[in-house]
Amino acid sequence: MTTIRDVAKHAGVSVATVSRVLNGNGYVHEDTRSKVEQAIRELNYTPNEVARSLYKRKSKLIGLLLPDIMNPYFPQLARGVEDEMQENDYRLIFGNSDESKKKEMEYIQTFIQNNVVGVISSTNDPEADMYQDLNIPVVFLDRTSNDRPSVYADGREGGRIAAREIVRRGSKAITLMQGPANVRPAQERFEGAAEALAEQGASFQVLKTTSFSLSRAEGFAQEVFRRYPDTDGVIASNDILASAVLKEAHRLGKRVPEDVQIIGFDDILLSSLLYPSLSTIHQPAYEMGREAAKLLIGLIEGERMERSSVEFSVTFIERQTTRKVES
Amino acid sequence: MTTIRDVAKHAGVSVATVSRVLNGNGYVHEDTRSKVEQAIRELNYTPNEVARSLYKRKSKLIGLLLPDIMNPYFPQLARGVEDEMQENDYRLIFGNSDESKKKEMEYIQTFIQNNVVGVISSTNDPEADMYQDLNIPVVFLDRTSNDRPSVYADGREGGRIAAREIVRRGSKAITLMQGPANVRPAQERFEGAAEALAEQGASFQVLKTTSFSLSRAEGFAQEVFRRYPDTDGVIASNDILASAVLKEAHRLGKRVPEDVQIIGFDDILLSSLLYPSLSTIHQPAYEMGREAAKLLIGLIEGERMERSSVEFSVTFIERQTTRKVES
DNA sequence: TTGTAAGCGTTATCAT
DNA sequence: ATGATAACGCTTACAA
Repeated sequence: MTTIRDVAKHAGVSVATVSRVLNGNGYVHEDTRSKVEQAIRELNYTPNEVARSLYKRKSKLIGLLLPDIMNPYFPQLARGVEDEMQENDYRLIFGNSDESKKKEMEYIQTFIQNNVVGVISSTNDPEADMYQDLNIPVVFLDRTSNDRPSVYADGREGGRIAAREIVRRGSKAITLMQGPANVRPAQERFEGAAEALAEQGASFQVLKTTSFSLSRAEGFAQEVFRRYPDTDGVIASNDILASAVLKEAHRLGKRVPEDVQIIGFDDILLSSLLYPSLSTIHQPAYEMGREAAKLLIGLIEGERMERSSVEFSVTFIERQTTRKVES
Repeated sequence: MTTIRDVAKHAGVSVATVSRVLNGNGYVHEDTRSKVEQAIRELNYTPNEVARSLYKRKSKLIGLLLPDIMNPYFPQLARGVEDEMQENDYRLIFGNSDESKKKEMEYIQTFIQNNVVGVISSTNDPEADMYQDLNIPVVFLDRTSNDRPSVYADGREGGRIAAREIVRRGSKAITLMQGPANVRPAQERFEGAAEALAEQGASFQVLKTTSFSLSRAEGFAQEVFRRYPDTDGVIASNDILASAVLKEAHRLGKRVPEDVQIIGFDDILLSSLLYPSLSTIHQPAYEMGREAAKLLIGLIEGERMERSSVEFSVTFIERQTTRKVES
């Protein structure tokens, strides 16, 4: 391993000088600079980030905590974060929390131990002590906090839109699937939809679901039609659930969208590939990830941020699981 | 920030003693130990991993390099790696390479700068200098190397199976989609399938594709039926492409599997949610990720590994895009 | 059984 | 404009 001392020796200068050219601060004569730069090139030297991190008490590392990267919605967030960070020379330490507070704490702990300079987290409890006590910037992604920076989509409005669109297209017996109680965005969607449905005087029932996993999804989908056989419209809490419902509708010989309309949430890759393709509420996940990263970087680098949270609006993507209607 | 000195002071011992109880080496009196442990608890101390890493010249960090986490196949690998690492107290620095050598090199570079103790990489060029010159263990995941540890699925055999199954089920004019030329697993699948098709004297044409991205996939799917209108069987190079083909078949009013059979590759979540659900060659991605992590940990911790590479076998998942046949 | 001190590779302060 | 050197928080000889 080649160190700054090797470079100094090779260039015939002190380590201090090498450090100066490396960091571009302090005075250094042009000739000296080029000698040093040449030595760096010849020895193929790159500074040890760990030593830097130790001295400065800050690294170029960011902690990223997501519930489950296997859930198709999160890779887009992750990639958005990663791309923005990469472009700004930050690296990611990544963990899955499974929506579990314990795992979250363990990760936050190790983030700190590794001198990360900021964290991005999709937590259900942004007010938890572990975040309040953190003395580095945190940005909540896909989650809302009242008093801390967050980047999220307007789930409540998404729910309202879904409700309006399905009613407008003629569903009379709507089943509204309510996502896991502890997952905040899922609850907001639900509340928005329930509100709007009620406002419009639509008749609907609620089916509680407790998980977004595929295996469970199929069970919930069956339950929809078993418990509410006359259902002619389903608002699912995400696209996975919606897909499962669509599949179940097929299995039961129901025509979509003629007999049953279905609206999902998220607009993951899958949705456009289904047949019929899934009408859904789109969230700009990749962009949200990027924005969270931007925000965090701003916070880290001490810029005064004009806004500390950003809410993305969602849009209805009309595909084939809803009926056509005059606009 | 509380350091080992604070703990030492609080417990009335030297830092060396604290270090000893922390690491469980050297002699330390039982009474002293409990004093120290109490101090640790009272101060809520956790050791600074950066300082450790600097001194020992090794961290508890692993570099994970994947082509693109938004491609639905990779999250499963990533999660497998993560779970195994997490259980063994290793953390992941994660990056996307987009199959680009330049990005790969940049990441490997920063991995080294951060003292990672091992790397897991899905590269198309395991023999590249950047890997050969690395003096920490590397495991190639989803990719093969002759002389270095790797964890991969038997893509060639997968291609053969796909070919046999589709022929056996009666397709006579098969279009074989060849994945991006620089992506090794894609080429192996292709070669396996082409071989087996030839052996069986089946008639087939090849359509080259250059990307796995969704937007491109739809174009390639259209090309299949435009260029080879009499196609009655498609072997796609992955499930995304297969889904696009399925969708296009729908659009053209072709019945699946009666008019066209389709076989995909990977068995991602999506596949079982499609309608008809997609017959595909399953790779145990999550398990592969775990296995790669296990292997790497063994290498890092200096165990003599009984086998340094593991090949997973693939299986045909018969769903609804292929016809039923007597077994 | 415990403590002192050197050293890991940097950066930054202070001389010169 | 450059060089010595202390310091960052830890581990580990070595001494006591």
